[in-house]
Amino acid sequence: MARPRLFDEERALDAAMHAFWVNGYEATSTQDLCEATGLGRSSIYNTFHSKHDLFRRALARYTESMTGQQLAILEEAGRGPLERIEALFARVVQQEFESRGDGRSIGCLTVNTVVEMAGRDPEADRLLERDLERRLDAFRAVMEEGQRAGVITTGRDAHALAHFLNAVIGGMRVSGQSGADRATLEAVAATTVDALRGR
Amino acid sequence: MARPRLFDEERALDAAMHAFWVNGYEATSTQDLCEATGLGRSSIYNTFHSKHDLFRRALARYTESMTGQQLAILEEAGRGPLERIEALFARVVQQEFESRGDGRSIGCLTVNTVVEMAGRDPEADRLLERDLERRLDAFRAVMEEGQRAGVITTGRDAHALAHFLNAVIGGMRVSGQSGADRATLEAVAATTVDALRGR
DNA sequence: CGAGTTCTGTACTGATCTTTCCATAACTGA
DNA sequence: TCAGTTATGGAAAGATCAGTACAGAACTCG
Repeated sequence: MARPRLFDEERALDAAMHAFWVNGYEATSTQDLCEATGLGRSSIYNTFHSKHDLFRRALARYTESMTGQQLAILEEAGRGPLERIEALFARVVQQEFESRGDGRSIGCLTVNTVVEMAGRDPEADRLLERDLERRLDAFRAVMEEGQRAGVITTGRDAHALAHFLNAVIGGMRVSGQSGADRATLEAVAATTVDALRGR
Repeated sequence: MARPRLFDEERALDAAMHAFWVNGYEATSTQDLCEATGLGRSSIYNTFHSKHDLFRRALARYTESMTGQQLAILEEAGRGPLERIEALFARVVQQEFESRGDGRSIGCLTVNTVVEMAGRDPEADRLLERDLERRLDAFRAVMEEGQRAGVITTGRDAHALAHFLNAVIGGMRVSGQSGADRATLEAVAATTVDALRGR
C-alpha cells in the first residue's frame, strides 16, 4: 500500500524505554529519544504520537516484561515457596547489576516512575497501580502457600508479608541506585528470607 | 550598608525544598520556585545563584533535618535498641502521612533524589553518599548494641542488618508513594522489627 | 508504469526554560 | 543629606523544549 517503515517498532520502543529508565521522564528530551532510537522526529511522532504516549507504552512494556518474569518465577512448579522467593531475589539482584552504566545501578523503571510521577500523571498511576496489584497478589499467594506448608511464618498474615516483600524489593532498588554492591543486596535478600521463614 | 532583604532566607529555602520534594528537580521550574517562595527571580538568583545551587542547599537542609531526627531517636538514652528502632519506624510512618497532598504521600526527598539524580549529579551524589553513611553507621551501632544485649538476632552481622533496615525504610517510602495506607506501612515496620528480633 | 499511501528528513513554530541585565528602590554610615 | 551598597521588579536574552508542516522518498496495487 505505502512506504514501509525502515525500523522495528519494538526495538525503537526498547531504546526509548532504556532512555526513560536511565534519565527519567522529565530529563529525557525528544532529541534524546531520537538519538536513543536512531529515528527522526517525524518517525517518532508518526509512530508514537507524543512523548507522553511513548513513555506510557515504554512503561507498559517494562512492567509487562518485569512483572511477567517475576510472576513466572513465583509460579514455577516443582519448587517450594521459599525457593521461589529466593529465586525471585536472585533475579532482582541480577537485574540490578546487569545494566550498570558507570558502575551504578539504573534501578527499576517501575520504582523510578512511582517516585517521579506518582500523583502527577493519572495514566501512569493507573498502570502502576494495576502492576503493583499483580505483584502483590502473586506475593500473597506464595505466602499463603508457604504458610499452609509450614515453611513461612504465620506470625503475620499473608497480606502483610506480601507488602513487606514488596517494600524490601523496592528498597533494594533504591539501595542499588545509592551504590550498594552485590554482596550487600544479597545479604538484604537473605535477611528477608530469614524473616519470612521465621528463622 | 545597603538595602536589607524583605524575606527570610531560611523560610524561602524551606519553601523551595518543599517544591522540589513534591515535584522533583527537573519538574520544578524557576517560575514554580518564585511562586513557592513568594520571591521574584532576581531575589532568588541574587540569594541562591542558580536553580542547581538552590536545590543543593535544599537537599542539604532536608538531609540534615531528617537524618538528624533519625539519629536523635536512635541515640535516645533510656530505651532499648528495639524500642528505638520501633520509634524510628513510627517517625517514618508519621512523616509519610503528615504532608499528603491528594491523599498520596510525597515520599522522602532523599529517596526521590537518589532515584532522580543518582549518577547524574556528582554534587548530589556526594551529599547523598555522606548522608547514607551517617544513617548506616547509626543503624549498625544500634544493631551491635542490640546483639550484645541479646535482643537482636545474631544470625546476620550488624552491617547486613543495617542495610536491611535501610532498604525497608526506603521501600516504605516508595510504598507510601504508591498509595499504601498507614496500617500497611505499620505492618511492614512490625514485620521488620520481628525479623530483627529473630522472632 | 502510474496513482495512491505512508514514511522520513529538514526546517520551523510557539512556548517555556534558566539566567542575565538594568533601572529603580531602600537602606546605612559618614 | 548624600555617597555607597545591596535588593527588587520587569523585561528580555539565548537556549531548548515538545510538537508540526511540508516536500520528497519509497513502497504497493492496479
